[in-house]
Amino acid sequence: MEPMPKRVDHRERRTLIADALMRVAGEHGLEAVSLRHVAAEAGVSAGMVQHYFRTKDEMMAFALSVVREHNEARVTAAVTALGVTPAPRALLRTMLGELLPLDAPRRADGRVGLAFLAYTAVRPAVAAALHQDTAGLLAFIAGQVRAAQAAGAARHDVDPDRAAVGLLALMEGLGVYLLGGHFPPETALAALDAQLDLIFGPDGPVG
Amino acid sequence: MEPMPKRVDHRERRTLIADALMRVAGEHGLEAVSLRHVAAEAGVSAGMVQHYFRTKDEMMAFALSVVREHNEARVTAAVTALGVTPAPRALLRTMLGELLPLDAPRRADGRVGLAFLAYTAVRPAVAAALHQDTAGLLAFIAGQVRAAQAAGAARHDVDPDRAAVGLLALMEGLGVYLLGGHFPPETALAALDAQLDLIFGPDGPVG
DNA sequence: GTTTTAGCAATGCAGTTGCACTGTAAGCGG
DNA sequence: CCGCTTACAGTGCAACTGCATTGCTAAAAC
Repeated sequence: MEPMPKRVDHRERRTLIADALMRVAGEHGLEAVSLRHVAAEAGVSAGMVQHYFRTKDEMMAFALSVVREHNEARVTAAVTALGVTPAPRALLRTMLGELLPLDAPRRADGRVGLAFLAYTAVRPAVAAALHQDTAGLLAFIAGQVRAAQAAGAARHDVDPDRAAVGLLALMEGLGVYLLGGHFPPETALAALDAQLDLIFGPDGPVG
Repeated sequence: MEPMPKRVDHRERRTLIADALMRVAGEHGLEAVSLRHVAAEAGVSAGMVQHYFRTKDEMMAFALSVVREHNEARVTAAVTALGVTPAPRALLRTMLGELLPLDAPRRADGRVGLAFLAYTAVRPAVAAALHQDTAGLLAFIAGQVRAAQAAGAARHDVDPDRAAVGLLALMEGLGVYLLGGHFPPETALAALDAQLDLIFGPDGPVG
């Protein structure tokens, strides 16, 4: 008795379209995103796009959610690959490094994310989900720092919450500069490692 | 014998228009910036805008340069207010703090800057000036850190160049999160101070 | 078998876009 | 006074925007 999608998988079509949207946004900027443009990129009719997204804002919001899911998937994949109970420093290094736009797909997502940041800066209504992400990340990072401190694997004169804000902001800023091409990936990674050194102490094996 | 601007000051008109553009971009986003929109905001005719900027991209580029000048002016003003040969830590704190979008005018500039960041991420040609700014800032910050180290006022186990990248990226990231409303100004300032603590040692008077 | 309904394409429409073009004042060198 | 250039204002236009609407096919529900 469900609403019963007749033949096609709604979610699949929507992500197909969202992928096209992200390709367009990645190459020509968010302002180049239009129904017809996205449709052409996806190789479908404009009418179909309208069928799956009743309004453009709905499409945008969905695309944003896709980016968030990408990030979440990337992080969990990289983190679980570390095995159980990894050292906090290694965990954070992996996680934050994974969030950096260092290769093509992550640059694409990063571009869209950046464009959406500017987008949501003017449409506060859409920003709620991003706020949640940030808050969650912040809490997680702070928790890791605290754990490291308890294990004697991090400097005790750092405030975990401030350090978390610093780490996350550093990552975001590095991402921005990377996307702008202001400096190369290795510079960003070096800065990230240097920052972890500052928090966890010189980079000996901390575990 | 100059080309002789007949009666009006070209630069003045252009900045007048650019200011209007920034007001529009700050309130409704960069995608809301159109010739007519900007003209209306500036209280002039659309034809006049076209007269002073032959193309929209030219107008955009000029607006970006205005933002950069704002930032430069702010920084030099705040820094010279510190007097001669201020302590590196205080200098950096003032400088980076001044670049953060903490009040209304700086938020406005920050919004435009963020939008332009996404803009230039797709139009690499316009990004050259921004690269220069970043490189200059980086060199300056690294120099300050080095000076502090030489004076024994900073930890010696930090690499000045990496620290400079970290500081600048932190500032940028904090700015992004502030603009997105992800956390309040005092959190950003606390994170900035904590970062300076990490580099210069606990926050006693360092001079 | 008939009636719904989802899936999709196509068209239409009012509004907006950047820009080219034209018109018209007004200052200025000759 | 006369050309020439500058400083605008206004109009026009082709392209494009988001979206509503219509039409048609085919599968699902009855």
